[in-house]
Amino acid sequence: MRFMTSLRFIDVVAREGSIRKAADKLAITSTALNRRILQIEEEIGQPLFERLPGGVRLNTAGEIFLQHIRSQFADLARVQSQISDLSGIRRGHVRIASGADALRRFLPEAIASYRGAHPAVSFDLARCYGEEAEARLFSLDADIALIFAPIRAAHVHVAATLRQQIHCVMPAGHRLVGRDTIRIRDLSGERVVLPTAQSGVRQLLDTAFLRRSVEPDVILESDSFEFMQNFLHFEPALFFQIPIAIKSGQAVGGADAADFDERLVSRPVDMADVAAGTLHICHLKGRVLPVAAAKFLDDIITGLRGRYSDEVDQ
Amino acid sequence: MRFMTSLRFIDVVAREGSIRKAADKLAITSTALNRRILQIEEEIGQPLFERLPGGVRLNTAGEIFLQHIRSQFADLARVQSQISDLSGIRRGHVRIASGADALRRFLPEAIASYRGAHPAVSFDLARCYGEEAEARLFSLDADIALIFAPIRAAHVHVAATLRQQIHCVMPAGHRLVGRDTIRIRDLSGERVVLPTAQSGVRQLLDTAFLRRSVEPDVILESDSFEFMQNFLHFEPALFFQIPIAIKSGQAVGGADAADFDERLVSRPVDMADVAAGTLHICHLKGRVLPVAAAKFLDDIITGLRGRYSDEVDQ
DNA sequence: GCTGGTGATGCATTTTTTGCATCAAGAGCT
DNA sequence: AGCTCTTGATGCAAAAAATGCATCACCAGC
Repeated sequence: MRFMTSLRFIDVVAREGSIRKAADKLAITSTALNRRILQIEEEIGQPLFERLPGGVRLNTAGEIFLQHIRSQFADLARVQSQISDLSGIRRGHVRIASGADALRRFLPEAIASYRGAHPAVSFDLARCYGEEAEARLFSLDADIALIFAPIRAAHVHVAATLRQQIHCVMPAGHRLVGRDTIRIRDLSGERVVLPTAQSGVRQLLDTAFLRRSVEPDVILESDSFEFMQNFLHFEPALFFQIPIAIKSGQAVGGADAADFDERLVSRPVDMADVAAGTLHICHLKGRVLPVAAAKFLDDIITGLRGRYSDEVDQ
Repeated sequence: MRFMTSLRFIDVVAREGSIRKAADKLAITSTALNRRILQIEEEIGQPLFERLPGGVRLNTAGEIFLQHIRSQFADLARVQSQISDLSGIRRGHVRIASGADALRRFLPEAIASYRGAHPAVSFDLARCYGEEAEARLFSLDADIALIFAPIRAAHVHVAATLRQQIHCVMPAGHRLVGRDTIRIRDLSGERVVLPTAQSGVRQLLDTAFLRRSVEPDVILESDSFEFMQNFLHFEPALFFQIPIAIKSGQAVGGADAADFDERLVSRPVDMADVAAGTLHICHLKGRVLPVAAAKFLDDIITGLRGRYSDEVDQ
């Protein structure tokens, strides 16, 4: 899009915080870039950047304008996919910001299934925590966010929620395998592997440990569920997940649905100890999503409603 | 805005229906304009116009894209006034599409009052009927519409409504001046002056005449209330208005509030005969209005609520 | 078949954009 | 203080893009 280059340049400069760095990234000279920015500032009638000795930074006007630019780009993408839609095939690109939970099982299946129906749609998946996901929606770097944590920002619209009870995952031979549900007091002194403090699962667990005055033996913290799961093959310990991260959509199992790894077993943590968390499926409030993204959002919500009818809201 | 010229050109070509005519209007050669359009079509990847022997016409893709262009322009205007707001004075431009009723008394007063507080805000007022006003909102040629008629289009958001009973206006010496309210049967055989069929007032009256089987002596039809009012000075007749068109905001009178012209008197038509109509104050659904327009909208609704508390909704 | 309108296109010209070299200014370090 | 390194800004020449003229091909109405 030739007519939007100057605007794209502003976006890059804002992200890089420096005209020269942005120029490198854009493969043009800093001179050209500098002049484009000066020109736009002149057209707006006010400077958009503060000039600092170490680079540039958006001023208030610049922030307002950048937000406008980003919304223009997002809207242009929507329009383009809408126009492509006219010629039959659904083209498009869906950008998702997701926590680590949803991208284990749920999103790969959902995306593959969607692409089965619409092979011309491509996807972009960024793994991030709650606040960052919200920021990505706001900066229009993501169309849809799946967040297993409370929603803070007012400008996020929650299209659906899914209540998820925390499950405890253990090696097949563990002494707790016999229980139907795991109580927090069972974990006292047990070796556990916990997700990072930013994770929604961790926050629920921390609250529970504190409330029941239980101190497990935390031998490892990680932000990678895959790593933690593999670790359990070498040292027996417990770790924690929500169903959406371990159950396949096809094989809807019972409480024992540890179809993610035959050597591991999962048991729900008793609801009296740990409250169920909520997975939020959201997009930016007031934004018109591109066709592909809107359809995908619709599909996953319909899919979830079919699979977990009781726990899906809105 | 240099970076939007090509897009503005597309808008003009679409409105003119011809590249050459648009080029004349834009004071450039048809060559240059033609090539800009070809270039954008190439960038989009699909033609936006059908080439007809007598000119060009938007195809479906073009209509989608034009809508995008217009929303970009509207949003850019909003952003610019928002940026201007940062430097203290509220600059801006408010574009209103209004029926003939509201622009008689209400809008001049409202706009003057607003400009008293914000002298840097300019206004644009287009007089038009219901459907055209809705079209203007949709094509983003208007920010706010005041329509005394039912709203048809789904994409219009009604910010407030004002119920208005039809009043009968007559020369001071008319035989009906004695009545508190005018009944439709009183009008049988009376000389009346009616607004055009497109007008909301006329539609309500037509329904009433039909229902009560009354046939007044229609001596004149006009789309100009001013003309009809002045006509009454030369030939005694009745004409019809809603309060907002005749009462001043400052002087809140009683049933007799004919402060619009001392030689004329107005009396409400009995509600049993003619239902009250509704003035709709609306803007395009989902659109973020420019600060100036949003503030003005807010002001007039607050003003109406203070003056006609009972009849204002939403 | 002519006329008057349309959009498309090759080529020379004008305008705009870009890149190089350089300047001035501020931060961090010795 | 003085040095260095980085930043954005600017003058001038080269490259690139947009423009205008003349012209073509096309279609409708007469």
